[in-house]
Amino acid sequence: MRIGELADRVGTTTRTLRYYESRGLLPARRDGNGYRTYGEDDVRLLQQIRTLQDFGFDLEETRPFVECLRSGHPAGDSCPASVAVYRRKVGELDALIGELTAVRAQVGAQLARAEEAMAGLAADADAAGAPAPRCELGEASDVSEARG
Amino acid sequence: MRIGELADRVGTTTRTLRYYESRGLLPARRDGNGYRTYGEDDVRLLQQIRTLQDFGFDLEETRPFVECLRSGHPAGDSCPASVAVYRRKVGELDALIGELTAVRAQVGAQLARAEEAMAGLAADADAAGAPAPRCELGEASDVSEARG
DNA sequence: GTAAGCGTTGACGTCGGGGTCAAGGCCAGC
DNA sequence: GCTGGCCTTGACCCCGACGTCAACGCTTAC
Repeated sequence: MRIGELADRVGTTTRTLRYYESRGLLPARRDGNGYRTYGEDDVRLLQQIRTLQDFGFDLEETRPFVECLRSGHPAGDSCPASVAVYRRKVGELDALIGELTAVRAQVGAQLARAEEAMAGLAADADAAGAPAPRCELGEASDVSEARG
Repeated sequence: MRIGELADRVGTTTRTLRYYESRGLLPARRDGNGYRTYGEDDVRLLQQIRTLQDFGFDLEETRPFVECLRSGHPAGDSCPASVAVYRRKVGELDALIGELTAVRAQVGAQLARAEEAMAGLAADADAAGAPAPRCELGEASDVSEARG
């Protein structure tokens, strides 16, 4: 199989496959022309890579899985190095989710506070006749009228 | 105040301030030399920017807050455009946390499965005398011994 | 024979937020 | 007047995972 066919079969591009090869992740045999030649094994390697990429693994992190498959294992995660990557990834995900959750809470609190303050300002403006500083409110709602 | 002093006061670098200026986010007045000149207002603008950056806002997303402050509001989030950014960000964070949580569950499940399979293979090897394909196990634990 | 459609390598662009020179201007103190 | 420290602009460098040419070779169908 040549590069275009392999790319089609796993739903990626030839550029991507050449990039993987340049990283030493998916070396290809060459036929007489210098054309890259791939086998069915390579389909499985690539599927492994894409699956992990979809999980957010970066390319280097897929390497143990690929090497595990290439060394004859039925699954890419049958090797300790792969399992170690899983573990590290789970830890990173937990940490990241924790941070994002904390940030979410803070931004949510700021949002609530700002909404309340704006409601208060609007009421003040109603009562006193718009003493608050004016920003370009309304997000392009009535810019022409404001300009004219 | 000149650029170095401002950078020191908010804990950033002159390069960063020039970068912000190049993005139109923090324009500076110039004195006779061509040196950038800043006032106390700019300290507050910068603090607003850094706070939002710490929350993971990208530079463009801080722009409404900065313009809000510059238009005279006491807080950067007193304007509808800023509140809209808050809302969008909360939505993005919720979506991202959801995705990451799903990925975490999947990776966690794969990890558990792989660990169980490896335990099973180890038992098989114990029983039958290592018939499984060998990867370079051990993560540098006993490489010298394996090599010697 | 010639055009389409594959393949090859190499090089540069992308995105964000700056880091890190390089070459030179301005100003203060001694 | 000289040194040191600040300032100026401009330009290239970094990360990851490719996209997008450019310029060329091979193969196949007509």
